Amino acid sequence: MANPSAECSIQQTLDVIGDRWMLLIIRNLFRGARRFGELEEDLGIAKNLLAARLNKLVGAGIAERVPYQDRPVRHEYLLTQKGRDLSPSLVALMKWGDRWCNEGSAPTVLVHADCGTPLMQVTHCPTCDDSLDPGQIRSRPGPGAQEALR
Amino acid sequence: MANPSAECSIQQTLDVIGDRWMLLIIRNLFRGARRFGELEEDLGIAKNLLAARLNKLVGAGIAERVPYQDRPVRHEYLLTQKGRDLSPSLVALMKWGDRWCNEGSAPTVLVHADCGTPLMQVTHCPTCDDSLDPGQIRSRPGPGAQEALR
DNA sequence: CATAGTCGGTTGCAAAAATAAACTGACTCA
DNA sequence: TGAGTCAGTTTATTTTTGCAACCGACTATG
Repeated sequence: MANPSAECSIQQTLDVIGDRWMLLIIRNLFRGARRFGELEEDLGIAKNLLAARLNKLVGAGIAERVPYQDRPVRHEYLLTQKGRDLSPSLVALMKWGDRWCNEGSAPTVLVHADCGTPLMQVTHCPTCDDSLDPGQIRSRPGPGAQEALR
Repeated sequence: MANPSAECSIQQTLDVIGDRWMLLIIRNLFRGARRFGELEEDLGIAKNLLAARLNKLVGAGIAERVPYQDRPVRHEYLLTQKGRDLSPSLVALMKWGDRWCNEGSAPTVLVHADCGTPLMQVTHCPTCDDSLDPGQIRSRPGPGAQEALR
């Protein structure tokens, strides 16, 4: 094994989406962007990088390439379930930015589609039926662990 | 403004901790690593990069450098509140990796320090008092927005 | 006392990645 | 016919990374 932390899911996640552009592209896909030019313009990313990243996203099964016209064939990019499942990560990163980069004033807020209420994200203990702060969280090796990770 | 998404908290967050190493370093600080050599060995990161990243973390107020000996002065690195507040982001990324990179078998699980129960992370609507999935989440400009971000 | 080892870096260099800009190919529209 | 659009690809330049060697202050060993 290359390094002692390779078994960690955080590491594996970052191997896939942990570069400078991936999460921003995914964020824009969440916001409804679908086309190459749309992503390019909004993100200000170089075309070659965007092409490479989109290929990686499709290869990883996070987005899918769907044709939206022929002559010439043009595709749009849609998040798969795997991609949509990154929502909590983006929400968490956004919340952190709201609090620590914008003094609590959120440039964008996430709301419940049904009722419009701004949402909260919480770590929850099903046994105690309570929400926790970081000091109450411990990590320990799970069923897939090869070695103690503390 | 350089690019249209600059106002977004996700962007600002990634500007600070969005490179290949930052979140891994922070993860190890969460796990109790404190010293330069400890981080270096566990992560397999080059010394110069680790030094640069730790300086950036300290500069950003995410970690603090605390002397643990004199002759010669040596420091250890501890997460600040700002750093500890990245916990939900790391949890969310870890959960995603558990599900999509390890077929649901978690190499590391997070448990409630008090009762040992594995934890859940949920997006919660305070009005409806219910947890939501991504399809029920919409983003809209908040109080700090300069422009419509959809 | 000399020598080796540890710890936490810094420096220099080659390789890899990001960026910017020009170019391509298949089409549409005037 | 000619310009424009869209989705890339290619090429050249700049920046970042990764690796290895070195450094300075000390400690431990013979």
